[in-house]
Amino acid sequence: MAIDLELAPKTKRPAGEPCCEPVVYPDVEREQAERLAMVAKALGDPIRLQLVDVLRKHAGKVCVCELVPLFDLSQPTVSHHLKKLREAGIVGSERRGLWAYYYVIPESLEEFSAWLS
Amino acid sequence: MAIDLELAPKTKRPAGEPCCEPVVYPDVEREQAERLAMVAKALGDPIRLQLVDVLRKHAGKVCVCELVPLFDLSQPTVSHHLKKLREAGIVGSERRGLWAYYYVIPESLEEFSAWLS
DNA sequence: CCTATGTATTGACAAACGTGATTTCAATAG
DNA sequence: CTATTGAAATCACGTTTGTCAATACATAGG
Repeated sequence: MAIDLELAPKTKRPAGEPCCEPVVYPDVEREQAERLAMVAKALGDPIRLQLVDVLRKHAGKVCVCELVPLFDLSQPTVSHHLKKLREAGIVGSERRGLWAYYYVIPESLEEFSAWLS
Repeated sequence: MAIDLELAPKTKRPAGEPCCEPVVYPDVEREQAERLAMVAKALGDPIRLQLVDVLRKHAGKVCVCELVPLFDLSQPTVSHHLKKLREAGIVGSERRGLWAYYYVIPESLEEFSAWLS
């Protein structure tokens, strides 16, 4: 709004030492960071992390009715966590009759694992 | 409140097929899951993930004054994210005169990296 | 002392989160 | 058909989160 500009006091550094070495910014990271953070966020709850842990250890598909009693939580709450994991692409689900089976999608963790190493 | 109890209908499974194979619950995981989830939660924000990414790539200590302009965020917000990372044990900080330098603590990511592989 | 500068903390607020109670849906058994 | 069962969706709630504006804190230079 103010049109009159100022002769800014020229950022007078307190001492001769420069603040620090320049840092290059990997702008390509933007999208990748959002994907990685989405996965990390989904794993950022102890219940969900244990769900993924159990599912991974079983390598096969596991019924929700077996997952619920593992936790001191209501069935809707476990279902809610599974939904979060599904939305993050970490697990998939399949219905067989009355039951729903969940499984880990290993590729979903690969990018994150690679970044971390 | 109701004292009169019922002869519960004895969980009549719809078919012969059992719900699923039994799942063993690794209760030892409880504490580990909380540690892992704490790290994952800290990484579960794009800004923080990029902060860690930049710090890791530099392997040295980086001044806050270099980190702030990398993001379209106010300085207090960046400071807040750095604090979160510090509380999760992922980064450490050091003051030199007016400036604060941050660095990644590599060991903090090891357990998570191992679990992920 | 006083002033300027880099960083951290506080206060406020909307948005998202974790949870349980309740309800809805889908599918099977009778 | 009706009744029952497993799972998901909805509603409500208190808590946490991400953000900025304003402030406080520390240090360096005059």
